[in-house]
Amino acid sequence: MTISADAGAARAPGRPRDPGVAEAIFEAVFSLLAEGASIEALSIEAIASKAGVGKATIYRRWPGKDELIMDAISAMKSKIPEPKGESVREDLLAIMQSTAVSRDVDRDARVIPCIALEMRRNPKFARLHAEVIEARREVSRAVLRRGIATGELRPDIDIEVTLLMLTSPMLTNKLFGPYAGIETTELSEKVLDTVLTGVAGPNL
Amino acid sequence: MTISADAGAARAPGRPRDPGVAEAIFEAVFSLLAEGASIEALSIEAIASKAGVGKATIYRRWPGKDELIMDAISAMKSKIPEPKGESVREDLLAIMQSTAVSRDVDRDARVIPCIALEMRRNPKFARLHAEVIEARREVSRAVLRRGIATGELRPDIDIEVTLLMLTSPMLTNKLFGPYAGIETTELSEKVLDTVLTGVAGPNL
DNA sequence: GCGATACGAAACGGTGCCGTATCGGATCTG
DNA sequence: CAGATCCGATACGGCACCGTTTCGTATCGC
Repeated sequence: MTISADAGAARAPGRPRDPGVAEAIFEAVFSLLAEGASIEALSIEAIASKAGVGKATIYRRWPGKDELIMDAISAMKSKIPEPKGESVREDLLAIMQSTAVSRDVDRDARVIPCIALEMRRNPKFARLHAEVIEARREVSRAVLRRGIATGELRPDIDIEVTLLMLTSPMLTNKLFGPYAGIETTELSEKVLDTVLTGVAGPNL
Repeated sequence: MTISADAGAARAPGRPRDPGVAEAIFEAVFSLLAEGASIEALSIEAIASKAGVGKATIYRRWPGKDELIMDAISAMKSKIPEPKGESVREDLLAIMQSTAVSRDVDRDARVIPCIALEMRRNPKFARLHAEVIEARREVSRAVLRRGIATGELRPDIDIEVTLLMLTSPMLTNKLFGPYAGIETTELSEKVLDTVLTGVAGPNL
């Protein structure tokens, strides 16, 4: 989506674009979203101001707010870890804890619900959701299926429900909480073990 | 927060307020939020228009947008079901499925994330969160503690984590999904049973 | 009927953001 | 050097919403 010079082509005349500017703009977007603004309520002027950049500089790179934000979100796609394949528990934990993206896990977690909300309002973001989020989910799905095959998981489990249970507590904790001050890293391990072994006692 | 005539006092002179108007306004708020708007982006004009009401009618009842929306959300507080106390599973399921509030469970579920987002941006809503949401959570906590006492649950479980696991999948499913078309009623039962018994197979 | 209040609709000036244009200065190529 | 482009800053007309006010009508107690 970004308008950039072709890598191999002849150097464009004139002053080249400062690559730090785009980064500062993305940073401003994430920062504003993490502060609680919704995508709908974001303004180009606020982004420009936060980034210490002129509005024209933004409009030179993107046609409008939606394109800018979609670009920013695409840029925060995290590398999905390749499951090692030794242990289902180990692989799932690695995926759950790799929600880490750039530097600030916490901030990214705040941004995700903004995407979800905007998705419902603006169809353009549905595609983005599929690419960024659903791709991660598919990796987890594969691990769950492998677990069933190896007998590490029961064969009658509902993969979609299990997937939801493995991901949503951390999301909700970031969105509403943190409830009771539970950290994401600690929480994800506890959630995983609970999903695996359950909480039932002898009298149930 | 609503300015209403004292119930027992002498009748105020002039034309009485149409009680249907406030309801239509609340309905408009929920409707707009469910359509994907954020609280931040809601406008009085849009609410008035959707409710088929003049702006003056809204400003006659509430001083501003925040007060109106907080009133609307307070009005959607659901009666928390009293646990029967016979079976932990039964009580938890009743609570999980009673997220129902007025008529439209689906719509209410879409509204909750809006509150969460606004909570971070606007401290006024934090109090509301405590009253509406945390009250529900406390009921569930009590059931979990009882389950530990009766041996229906293991004594070493983390109540906060378990609570999060029992509530967040339904929330996330409404927010992002529905993933794989899972219905809330069906999902909540599957989640509960998974939390209780786990997904581990013989080889784990 | 009369005074009081509520209702929907419309208009008001003020404000913030829109997207565009322009400016002076900086930074590149040739 | 000249020409091109990028940069931050600022200003522009247009628009949507703000919160208030005014209007004509409707509905109450007296």
